[in-house]
Amino acid sequence: MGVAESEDIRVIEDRLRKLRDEIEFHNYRYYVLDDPVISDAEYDRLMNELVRLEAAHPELVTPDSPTQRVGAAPAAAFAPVVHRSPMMSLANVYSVEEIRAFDARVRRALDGEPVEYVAELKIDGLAVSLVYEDGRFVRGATRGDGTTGEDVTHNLKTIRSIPMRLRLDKPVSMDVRGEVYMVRREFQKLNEERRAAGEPLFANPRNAAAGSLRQLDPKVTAERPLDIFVYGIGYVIGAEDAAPDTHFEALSFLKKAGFRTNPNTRLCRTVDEVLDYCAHWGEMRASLDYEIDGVVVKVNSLAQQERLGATARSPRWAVAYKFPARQATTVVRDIIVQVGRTGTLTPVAVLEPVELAGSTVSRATLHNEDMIRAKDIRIGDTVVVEKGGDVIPEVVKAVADRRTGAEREFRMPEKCPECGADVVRLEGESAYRCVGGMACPAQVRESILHFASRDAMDIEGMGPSLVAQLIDAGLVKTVADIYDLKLEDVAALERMGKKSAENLLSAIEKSKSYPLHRLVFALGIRHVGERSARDLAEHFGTMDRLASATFSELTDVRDVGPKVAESVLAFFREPRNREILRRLADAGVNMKEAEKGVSAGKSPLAGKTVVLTGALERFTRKEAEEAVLARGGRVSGSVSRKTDYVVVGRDPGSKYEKARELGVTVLDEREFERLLEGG
DNA sequence: AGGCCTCGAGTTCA
DNA sequence: CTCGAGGCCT
Repeated sequence: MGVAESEDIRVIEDRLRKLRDEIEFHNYRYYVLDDPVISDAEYDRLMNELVRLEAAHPELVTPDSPTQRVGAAPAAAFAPVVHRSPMMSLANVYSVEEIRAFDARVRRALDGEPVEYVAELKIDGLAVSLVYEDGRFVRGATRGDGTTGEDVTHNLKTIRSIPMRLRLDKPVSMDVRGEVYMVRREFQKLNEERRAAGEPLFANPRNAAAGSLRQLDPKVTAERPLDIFVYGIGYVIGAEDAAPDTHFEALSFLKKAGFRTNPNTRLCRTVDEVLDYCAHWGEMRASLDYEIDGVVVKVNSLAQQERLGATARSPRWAVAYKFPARQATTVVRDIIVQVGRTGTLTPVAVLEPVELAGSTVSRATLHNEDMIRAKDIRIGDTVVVEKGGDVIPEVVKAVADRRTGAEREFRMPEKCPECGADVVRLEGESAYRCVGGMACPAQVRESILHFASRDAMDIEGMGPSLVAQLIDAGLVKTVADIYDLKLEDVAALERMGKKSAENLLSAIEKSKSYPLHRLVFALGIRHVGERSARDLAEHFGTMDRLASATFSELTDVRDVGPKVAESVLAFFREPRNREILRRLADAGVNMKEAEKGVSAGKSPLAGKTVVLTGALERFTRKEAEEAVLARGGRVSGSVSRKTDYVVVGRDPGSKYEKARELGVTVLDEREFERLLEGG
C-alpha cells in the first residue's frame, strides 16, 4: 500500500467520522428535541454521501454508523441476553388508598424523614434495556422475564431517537431503561395498511410495538413508526463526578446524554401532589398521542431508594398506579366449547390476554350461540371487553371496522367435543346440550366436582386436577365411589403424599355427617339448586321420604312446580341413581335433615326475607346466611318489594341502591347483629 | 295471561 | 353478576 493511498484513507476516515457525527447530531435535533436545524433535503444529502463513501470503502463501516440503523441482515432467532442488573417489575396498585398506603409504608421504613416522589406517565409499550460501552450503543434487549431478555439490538437501532453514541464528554458505560411505544396515529395508519394488504390487524398500539420490535428482519422494523422514552438507569460506570443523587437528576442526566425523556414527569413534595398528578392524567390521557395505562411513582432520593431495597419481586421504593380501565380492546383468538355438568355447551372466547381493571383477562364466556349471533362475534375479531360489575369480564361488541375478512364465524358443534354424542337444542331452550349424560366424561367430571364443592358436600382438596386424576386412575366413576377410596390408592396419585391423602380422606369422612340438604343439592338434580334442596330436605326430613314422594306431594313444597317435581321424580326413577343412593347410605352418609333450631319462630327474623350485600366484618357471607336461616328467616339474592331487610356491609353492590329506591329497611352490621340476638 | 320474583346455572382471576 | 326460565300471584 503506497503512502499516498494510506493518506487518502485517512482523509476518508476523517470525512466519515465527521459525517457520522453530523448525522447523529441532526438525528438528535430531529428525533429527540423535535427541533431540526437543517432541512430534510440537506439531511438526505449528508446521508447519501455517507452511504456512497461507505459503499466504496466497506472496510471502514462501523457498527454505530447511522447507516447501520437499518443495515443488519434478518436474524434467524433472537439471542438471549442476561441483564447485568435485573429489570424488576413494579408492584401494581389500583386505587388512591393503595397509593396512600405505599406512602405510609415508605415513610415508616424511613423513620418519618422527608420524602419526595417523582411521578411519571406509565407508557403502554414494552420495556427495553439499552447497553452502552465506552459511550457507544452496543446492545439492546427486551425485558423478558426481568433477568433474561432477547437481543433486539438491530431493531432498536432503527429507532432514530436512540443515540448511537452518548452525548457526554467521557466514555461512559451504562444500561439505560426505557419504554418503546407506537404513536396512536401511526398505529392506525399501520393497521389500515395491513387491512389493505389482508394482513391480521394489531389489537392496540402496545401489541403493534411489541410485534414490530420482535421482527426478525430489521428492515421491517425500520418501517414501523416506533419511538422510545427512557426513564431510568440500570448501572453507570465512568460518570462518577456527574453521578446523580436523585431520580429526577438521573432523568436530566439521561436527557443530557442524548436520550428522549418524557416531558410530563413531575417532582412531587407530598403524596397529595402525586394523587393530583394521577387524577390529572387519568382525565387527560386521551389528549396524549401515545397510550398510557397509569402513573409510576418513585421515591426521588437514590440513597432512600437504596435503604428501602426490594422484595423478591419488586422494589419497595416505587409503585405503578394503574388507571381503572373499565374497557379494553383485544382479539378473539378462538372460541372453544365447554361442557358443563348438565351437558350444557357453553362457548367461551379465548382472548389475547389484556389488562382490565386490575387483572389479566384471557377468556370470557359468550353464554350461548344466540348471543354470539346477536353481537356478531367472529374468531379473529377485535372486540371490546368490559368488566360488568366487579369480576366477570364480558365481550361487549366486535369492532367491525377492524375486520380483514380473515375472521371465521362460530358454529355450535353438532357432536359433543368431549364425548362425541349428539348435541340437541330442546324446544324453548336457548342452550345446546350434549345428550351423553354420564357417558360423557365432561359431565361425569363436572358432576363429581359439583358434589364435592363447598356449598355441596364441601370435600376440601377435591379440586379439578384431583378429580381428573381419580377418574383417569379408574378410582372414581360415580360420586358413590368417593366413599370407597382407600388411603394407599389416593397416596399413589401424582403430587399426592401420604399427608395430603390423609387430609382428603378426613374431609370425605367429615362430609358424611352433613345435613340432608347438602346431599340433595350435591346430587345435581336438574332444577334443584341450593334453595330448593333445602326446602325439599326440610319438608321431607329424610332421603327415603323424598325419594318416594309423589308428584302432588312434591308440588306442595314451596317453589316447587310441575317442572321441578317432574325432574325430581325422574331422578329417583333412574335405577343407577337409586343404586348410588343405596351405596351412599351404606357408606354412612347422613340421610336426615336436622330439626330446626329452637330459636326459630321466636326471632324477629322468623318469616322475614333478608338480602345481604357488601362484605361484613364479623361474618362470612355464608355464616350470615346460616344465622338468618337458623332463626327462621329467608335469604334472597335480589332486592324487591317483598324484601324485609337489606344488610349492608363494606363496598355494597347495586342492591343497596335498589333497597333505597324501593324504600326497603337497610341495616348496617351492628343493627343486623342486634336483630340476630332478638332485639 | 301477564308480570313480578326468585332460583338455577355458568362464569374469571389471583 | 347476568341471563333465562320456573313458580306464584293477580
